[in-house]
Amino acid sequence: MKHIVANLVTAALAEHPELASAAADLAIETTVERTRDASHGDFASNIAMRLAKAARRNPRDIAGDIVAAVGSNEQIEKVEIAGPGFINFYLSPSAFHAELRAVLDQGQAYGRQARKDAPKILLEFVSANPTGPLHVGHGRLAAYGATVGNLLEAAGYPVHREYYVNDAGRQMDILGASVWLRWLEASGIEIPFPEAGYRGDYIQDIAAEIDVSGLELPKQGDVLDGLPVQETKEDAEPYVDALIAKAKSLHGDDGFEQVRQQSLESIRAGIEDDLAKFGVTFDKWYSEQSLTTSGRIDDALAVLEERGMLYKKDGATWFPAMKFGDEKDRVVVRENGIRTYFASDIAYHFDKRERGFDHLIDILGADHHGYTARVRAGLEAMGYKGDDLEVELVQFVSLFRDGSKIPMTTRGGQFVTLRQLCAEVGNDAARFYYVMRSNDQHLDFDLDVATSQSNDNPVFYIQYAHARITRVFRKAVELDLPLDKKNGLANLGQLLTPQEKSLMSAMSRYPEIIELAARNRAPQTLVHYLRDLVADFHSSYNADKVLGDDAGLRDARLTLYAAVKIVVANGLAILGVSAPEEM
RNA sequence: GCGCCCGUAGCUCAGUUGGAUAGAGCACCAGAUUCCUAAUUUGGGGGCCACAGGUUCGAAUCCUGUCGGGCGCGCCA
Repeated sequence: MKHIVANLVTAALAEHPELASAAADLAIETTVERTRDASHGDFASNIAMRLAKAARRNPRDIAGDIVAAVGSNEQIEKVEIAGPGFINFYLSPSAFHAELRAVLDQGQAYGRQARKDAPKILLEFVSANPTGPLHVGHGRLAAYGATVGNLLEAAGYPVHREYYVNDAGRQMDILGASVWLRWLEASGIEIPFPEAGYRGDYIQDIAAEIDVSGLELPKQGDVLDGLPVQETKEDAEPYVDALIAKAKSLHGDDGFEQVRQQSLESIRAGIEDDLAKFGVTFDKWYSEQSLTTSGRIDDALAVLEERGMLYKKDGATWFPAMKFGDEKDRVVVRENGIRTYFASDIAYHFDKRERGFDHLIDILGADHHGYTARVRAGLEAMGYKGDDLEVELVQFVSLFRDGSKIPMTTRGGQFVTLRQLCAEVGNDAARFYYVMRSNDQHLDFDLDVATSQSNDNPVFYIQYAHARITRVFRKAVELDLPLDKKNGLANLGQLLTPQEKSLMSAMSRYPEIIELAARNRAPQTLVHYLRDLVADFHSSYNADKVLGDDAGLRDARLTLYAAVKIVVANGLAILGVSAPEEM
């Protein structure tokens, strides 16, 4: 709807070339805003004030010229100049009626923009290491990423969703060793479990389910033979490394690989399952191991080499990240010949661009903010723009129950899993609460509120509006007063109460909200909007009876509610929250 | 020490990228249903937008500094 006013302003400016040229580098869309206050009309433009300096004229005079040039228009009721030079636009009822009709005509497509060809966006999110089940912190990454993906798609962008599986490196060896030890343990062979190993119960489960055919059960003495002791904290890392080496020597690299691969695949599949149940799916699960087998790391390193972006020092190969604004240079190949995680990381982002994605969005936990500079540096060194990579950081989550914080440590395996959370509060509440706050705001997730079936709970508040409208339509049929849509559309002029006007206005904002929320990667904008929209609905519902005797008014109100229902359902769908017919 | 994020009502948080008198929920106080779902609604009190400067027609928003909180700063992943 905003474009109506923006177009009028553009047209008016065209009649004043000196103003138009001053405004040339201004996006008129951004000078037109919804008003905060109904007494200022429906839309306001601050363009006169923005142009005042360049045009060397009084803003109110400029506004006067623009208003005169706007003239009269059937979609505009009146235009006023207010305050220091605001131009306030009051839209005519017919403009709102036309928008209401658009909602009904477009249905699920309302608020969605036509598909654009570019930029092609690669959205990477969650990407938790496959060393254990997802916890509530990952849940926020999942909910946020999925919703941002939905918003971007609604805004018309092609979005490819990807999960980067860190299935290479030492952590995977530690995982394999942990499972291996639990297998031995279950077979009666007791070996001191490493402090640095994975201690969660799920490790035992994996040990019990994996295929160990072809692996010969070792003797306890052979395992213990030559193993260092684990007494102090400093012993932890050498001890676990010795265990990995021992497993490899007893079963061969292939034998250990058998345990390791099954372990990580079991966990990865569990993660995929948890996410799918949470309504979060990916187009691709991108394996870090595959970067090595496909030669992509070699390719990326070769590109850097060619461009003179590598140097040797202390036996290692370095990337001069400082040249590109990073704090320090980074090692890509260690002294021992093994590539660093950073090498895979730049190779992965290189590959993303090489696959034809124009804009890369990484959604990361707030503790990863240090990576942005170095990965951007890598992209730049390989000939791409650092700005091609956008990083959205998501702050941490604290769970509260009975008013106090639930302690969580990832190391000790003391954490609430995403699965447990969903079981307790349900998917709808979880998805909603995760994106209710700005991603750069620390999130306090109150389990008591999320589970309460009361007016404290904003999820139910919004869902209830949807159910309530559904109910009214059912009731209308029961009373033999079904909606006559044609009659409703013909009588929209009867929607005159302040509540109805406010509701129509709020509804017409929806496409602008989607656009804004997508641009800012800000799902909370949509959450707050839906709450406001639904508040207007409840208010209207409470003030005036719908199923009255006047058929024209009744059908008009039902028509309005039908449209509101569509908008609420569309908004909830983007959030990944269900729109129930009944509650 | 350096870097990133945050600081707005008693609590939890929005604030349309610089706009008009700073908003919402919860909590607190007082009302509304012979009627479509009261999981609803109407009204009220409550603020040095952490603090101090600066930029300009205009600042919660941008810049600088200070204070306070969170998180990073490996040839770990």
